[in-house]
Amino acid sequence: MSSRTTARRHRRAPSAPKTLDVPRKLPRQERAQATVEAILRATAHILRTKGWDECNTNAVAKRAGVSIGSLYQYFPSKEALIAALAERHAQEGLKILVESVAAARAREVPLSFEATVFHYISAMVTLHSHDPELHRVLVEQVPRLPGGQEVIRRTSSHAASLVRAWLDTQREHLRIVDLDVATYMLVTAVEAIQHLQVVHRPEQLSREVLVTELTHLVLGYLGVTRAGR
Amino acid sequence: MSSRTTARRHRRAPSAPKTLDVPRKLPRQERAQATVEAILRATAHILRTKGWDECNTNAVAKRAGVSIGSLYQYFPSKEALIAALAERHAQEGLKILVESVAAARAREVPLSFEATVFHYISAMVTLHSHDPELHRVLVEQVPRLPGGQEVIRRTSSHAASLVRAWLDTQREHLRIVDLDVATYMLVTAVEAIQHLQVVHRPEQLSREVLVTELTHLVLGYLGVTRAGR
Amino acid sequence: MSSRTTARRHRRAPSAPKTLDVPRKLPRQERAQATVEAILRATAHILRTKGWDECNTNAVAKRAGVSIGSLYQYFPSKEALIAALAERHAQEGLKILVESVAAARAREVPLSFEATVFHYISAMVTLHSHDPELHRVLVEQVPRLPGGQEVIRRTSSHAASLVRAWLDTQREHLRIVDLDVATYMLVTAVEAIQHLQVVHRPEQLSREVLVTELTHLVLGYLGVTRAGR
Amino acid sequence: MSSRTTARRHRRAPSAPKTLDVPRKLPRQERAQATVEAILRATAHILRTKGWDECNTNAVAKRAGVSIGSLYQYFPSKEALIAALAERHAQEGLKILVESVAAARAREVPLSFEATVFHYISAMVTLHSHDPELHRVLVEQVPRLPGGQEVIRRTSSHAASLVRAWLDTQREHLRIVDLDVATYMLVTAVEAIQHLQVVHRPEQLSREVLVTELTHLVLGYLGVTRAGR
DNA sequence: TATGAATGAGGGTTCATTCAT
DNA sequence: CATGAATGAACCCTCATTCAT
Repeated sequence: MSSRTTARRHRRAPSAPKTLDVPRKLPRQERAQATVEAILRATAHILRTKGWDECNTNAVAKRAGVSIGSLYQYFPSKEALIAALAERHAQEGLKILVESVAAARAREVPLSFEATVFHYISAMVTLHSHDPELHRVLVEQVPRLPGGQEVIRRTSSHAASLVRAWLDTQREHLRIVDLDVATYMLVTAVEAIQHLQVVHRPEQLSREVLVTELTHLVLGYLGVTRAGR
Repeated sequence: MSSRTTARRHRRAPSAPKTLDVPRKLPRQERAQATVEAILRATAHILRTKGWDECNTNAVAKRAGVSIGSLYQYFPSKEALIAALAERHAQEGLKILVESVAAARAREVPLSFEATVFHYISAMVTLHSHDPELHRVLVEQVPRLPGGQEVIRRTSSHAASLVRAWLDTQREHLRIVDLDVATYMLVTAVEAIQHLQVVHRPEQLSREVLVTELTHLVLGYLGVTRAGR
Repeated sequence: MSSRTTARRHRRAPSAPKTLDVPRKLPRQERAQATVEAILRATAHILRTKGWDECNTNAVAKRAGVSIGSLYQYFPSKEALIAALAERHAQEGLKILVESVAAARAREVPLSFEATVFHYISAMVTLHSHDPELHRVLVEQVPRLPGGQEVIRRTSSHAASLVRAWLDTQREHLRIVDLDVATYMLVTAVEAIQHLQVVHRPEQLSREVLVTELTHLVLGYLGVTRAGR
Repeated sequence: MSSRTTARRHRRAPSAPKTLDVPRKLPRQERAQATVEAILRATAHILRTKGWDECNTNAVAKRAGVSIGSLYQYFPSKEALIAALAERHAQEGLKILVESVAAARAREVPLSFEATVFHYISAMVTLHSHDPELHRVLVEQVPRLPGGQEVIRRTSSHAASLVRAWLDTQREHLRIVDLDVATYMLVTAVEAIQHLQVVHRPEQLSREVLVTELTHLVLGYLGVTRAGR
């Protein structure tokens, strides 16, 4: 009574293999840009405040102040809409990281190894304290979207490459480890702790304590000797 | 298999208190027990193989080989059904942990601190390698269920109390830390890394490496001196 | 996609034309009598307190403390169950009326015409103030049952015949009217006012005022001269 | 006529405030107006011919020639749909009454008291002979709808106020009575007799006889002296 | 006979998506 | 291009009724 295929079906007759990236139509005019912007904002708002289940395209269009027809003019499906939002969210996050790295490099007096870790961890925590509800919803639900895994993978590997590159320059301070594994462990641990942080919402852990402890975690894992504490 | 007189049905009723706890009716006969079992198994199967979105009550009933009516005889709502499965899954997990702790304590020659950590981490990894797909779906979606947070909180605090109690006996080996915070960090880190492990499915990380690295992570965080490595 | 016949279908293959009167099986033993009694009581209770829509056979059986199977042993269908209750309710009502008539006739000093009307109206009001909720539900819903009209018709004509017979003996006090029409008007008016009384539940109309006004209504309609009022 | 991508639907949502008042969306285009009209007409038709139990939203949509989705675009629930129909039916009825009152007042030679009563009763009977089946169903079932009592109360009090106002101007012709009580008795009696008229469908009572007898009933109750008959 | 587990047609409602205007 | 009315497959859940034990 139902097709048991892998759960995704096409919308149009025999055409496009449905990727989630590009909007159906590149908005060239300002008006269109504003519309797209309004739709994405509305989507974010609803995901944030009402959650995944309440986030339907009609509600998004209404909140965005555009017609449902216009929404579909710019996003070929609900999934594409959310994927676009996820993409943008990921880019914003990456930007914070990249800027943090740039800031560290730009210092006249270079930071110590420990201070650098602290610096990066701070950036990560800042990153996640920005719109945590939206972040939570996206992290939980995007993997299920067709192509969602891809968005995540792309983002993580970008972040990982930054970390990996930096670790490479710091080999001398580390106990000998496989840098790829170490990178994976660090990126995952920091990311995941923050994720659960948002899910569980434990009030008892202040930002300061969190940053400190994550720094310990990372330094301890990398085998840096911590003198006098 | 039937054709019955029907007259009026289905009024909306004042929409019962909707809690997720008790099954609507306790199965007293063997047959009923088997039905409940079949339903839970079917739910797990579908969540595992088709995912959350495809897991609807009709599909569950069909796969369980029972009528939709039977499903609702034992579970007052779809949410209650999934919550029951989550509860059971959580209990199974806790059991593995508790047994692991008991095994460690029962040894004639006590394990070293490091070996104990290794022992526990192994148990955790074992735990998560059992039905990882189901675990992933539940971890991601149960929080959204009404009362889902509660199930999670109960389970986590049980697990945390085990860890916390053990840490308490090992104070001498640790750098001085707030044990509550340390417990949170450890439980979260280990849990979360495994979670992402399942989400990302990175094939490159073998079970052995994972256990080793997690042990490093934990020992490093706790500040244990690792001699000769 | 659906059969547009007159809304009733049979339960069994090509058998019984479904009348609502007799229980499937005449209860000869005490135990059976008690069961039937419990079921009817439970039905009445649920209709009274939860209303028509909440009154389903499973709930009735549970409240009656018998299995659903037993319910169907004594009542071939939900409709038959309710019809039986309606029948019993009607009989109880008729009994009150009949007793009221007997009481009036048994008096040594006969009541005046006016007093007799007052006497009967009082009986009617008493009748309706007994279990008004159940009465309301039955009056509203029974007509829709197959055969429900019949129950009502039978009861009404019985009541009407009592009124009609009495009017016949009182011809001299009445303006000349068609006694059949008059009977219909009176029975209907008194019945209906009480019905709406229960539906609207206007608190402002006390039993005394109601009896008085209904008496006026009847006397006025029958054309009895009311001296000095 | 379509086959669309579907993914996840239908979560239970916190089950909105459920009031019966406003249509979910005001139809702004002509087409929408026509749709609403068709839906209401279809509802009336089905209630009239098939009765309350057969009146389900799918049947209504089908008969209206619109999709079930369209129905829910304009009526948030089945109950709201029926309430809307009831409201409209009530308004139509009130309109007839108001016009009848206006017609009586507009006469150059005012009607006598008796003639006025006759005039009004005629209007009432006319009112009820218009779509009596629909009227019956609504009167019986609307009270059970959430908010249904309110619709009824509003309508009745409007009608009552018309009667009450008129009685007030005719005090001299009446035996002294509490006008509020009298109003209630009259409105109820007339309404209720007609109601039972529809329920019982006694063929023997022609419209003329009914009007005459109701007039007697009212005049008798109000204590008007009827000379020469 | 009594029990209660099982059945499944039926019905209310949602929401992604289309398309005529 | 924008609009928003319309669509309908899909889904959750109820309850009258049956039948194996």
